[in-house]
Amino acid sequence: MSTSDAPTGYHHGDLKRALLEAAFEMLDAEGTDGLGLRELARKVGVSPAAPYRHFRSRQALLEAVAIEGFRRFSAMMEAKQAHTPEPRQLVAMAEAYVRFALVQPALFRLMFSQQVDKRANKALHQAAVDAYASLAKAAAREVPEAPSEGAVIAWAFVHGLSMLLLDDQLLGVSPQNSDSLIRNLAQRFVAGLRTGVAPNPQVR
Amino acid sequence: MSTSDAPTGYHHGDLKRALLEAAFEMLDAEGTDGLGLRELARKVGVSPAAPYRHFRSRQALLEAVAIEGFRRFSAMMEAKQAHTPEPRQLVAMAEAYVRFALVQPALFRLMFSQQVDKRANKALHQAAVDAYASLAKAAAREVPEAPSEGAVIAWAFVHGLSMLLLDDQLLGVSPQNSDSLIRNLAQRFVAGLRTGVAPNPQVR
DNA sequence: ACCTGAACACCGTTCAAGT
DNA sequence: ACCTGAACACCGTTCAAGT
Repeated sequence: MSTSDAPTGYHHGDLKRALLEAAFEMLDAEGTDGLGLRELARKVGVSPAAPYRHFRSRQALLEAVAIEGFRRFSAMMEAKQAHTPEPRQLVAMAEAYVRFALVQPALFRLMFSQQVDKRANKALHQAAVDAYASLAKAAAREVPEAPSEGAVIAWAFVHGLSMLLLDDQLLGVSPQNSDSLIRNLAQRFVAGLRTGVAPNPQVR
Repeated sequence: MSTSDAPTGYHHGDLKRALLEAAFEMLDAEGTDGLGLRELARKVGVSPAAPYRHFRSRQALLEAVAIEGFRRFSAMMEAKQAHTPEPRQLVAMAEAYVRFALVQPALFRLMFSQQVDKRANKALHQAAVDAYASLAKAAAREVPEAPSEGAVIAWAFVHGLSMLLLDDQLLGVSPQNSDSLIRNLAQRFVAGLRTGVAPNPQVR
């Protein structure tokens, strides 16, 4: 029973995939700092040196996790866009952005942390750029006179709101539950984006 | 010469202060992860166990640094407010917020990281709340119909912009230097805040 | 080709012991 | 009261050696 199905001497026949899966499981349980290569090897049932056959370093493993995180994030954002009628797209995507951060806090933090290096890792950089694209497009549509500025402002808002919520920084601000708080803020923000961001601001 | 001025057997007569000063020096040079208790002890010329006379743990030391960071941040923000005529206060403070993050990136990151625990450390929580107050007041003044929402939206924007800049996430977005980029975005954002955030948003 | 075992140079933290 | 020295239980990483 047990030995007949086992492909080789060890696990799944694919240690790299097994390590990544274990890393995702461990991430939100222990946080990024608790995600050690030794502990990961232990969990998968392999020696401390074995992961180095598949990842050059702990950082490389974290970057692989972050890339997969950005891909899931992009897929979620694009699905949200596809399932929402156009006038409400930006609000819906803003809410989805923040909710992703709240549902997978450690993964979200890792994706935007200095522990992964987007300058050195081209695949990671591309995954991050792709993740930005869908939100940016929806935001730019709301501010056709200044599309790139509108996109960055929208990104900054949703990213900042996510970070402040993750850091428990908004506890004293509102008694509402986070769902309605997020919706309320997103609607107000988008309304402001539509009406006021576009005109060229006075320099003084 | 050398022994006559030395107060006691060791440094300054105040190891706690010496450790904190060394921590601030090391922060932006090495980042928070490079800020180890042993290395700190080495730098100050003391045994690895000595810091534990003054800080219960490495985390406690980091929280002391974060508290001091929030105090400097608050002082800077209030000075900015005091030196700026009212109609331009919010834009000026938004710029100052982002610039603080860019000038002391590791300190700013530490202040808003999960490495310090605002739920467990009351002094830290208070320092963070105080830092929020001045920006929130200026933002609420711009949106009298919805002051708390306006304050949170403004905070989210400046915080998100800071984080995205620190993470090198905005590199491909604009060719401008960061000073004029920040100013441009802050002006547009505040214009939108003034004109569009206040009205009660429609639910659909 | 892929993994093990043992080692190296580190950590944070504790604790008896010194002054 | 404050600090040292030595130890404990960990890390990430390397490297010879096994199969």
